Amino acid sequence: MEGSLKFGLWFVYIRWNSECEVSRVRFIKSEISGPVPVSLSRFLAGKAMDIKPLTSIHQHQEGIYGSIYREVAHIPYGETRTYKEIAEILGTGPRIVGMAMKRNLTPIIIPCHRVVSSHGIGGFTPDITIKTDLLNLESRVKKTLKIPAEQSK
DNA sequence: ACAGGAGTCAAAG
DNA sequence: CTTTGACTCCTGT
Repeated sequence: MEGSLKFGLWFVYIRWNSECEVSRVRFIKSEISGPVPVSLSRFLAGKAMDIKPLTSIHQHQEGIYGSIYREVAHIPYGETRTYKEIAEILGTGPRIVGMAMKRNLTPIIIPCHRVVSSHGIGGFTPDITIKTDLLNLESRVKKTLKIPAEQSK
């Protein structure tokens, strides 16, 4: 199944199967009509902090890339990690992490927007504004949608 | 075998 | 502040 959904100046295209496994997510300029998983539309509308039960094909991928995608998938909503941090956990180099993000076929499902550079935001394809928009959305939602007794750390 | 990347850090201009 | 170079580890040719 496939379809798209408006998000800011872009449309988010998604293709997935009956197992809720996502094989492609892409940011495009014009709409492609078709259904979109409810959890994705709720996520992008700021009404949910996860995209369960959706999973990405990348999560069962083997090799260093698969490890990177699994690690990135565990970054909590509203938080960020640097390329370096991910690299150190897995005993590889930061540039490999960047490369894995660039070749991520399922952004959002694998939250590559939560991986930033040590100095600043880092990169994003096709447009850096998508990354900033997603991060802004998450920090805003995290505050409003999750007020209860959480604190400490 | 070799070039290069959604990075990082230190040193120099 | 910006630029440059060395370093790193993996991928595509």
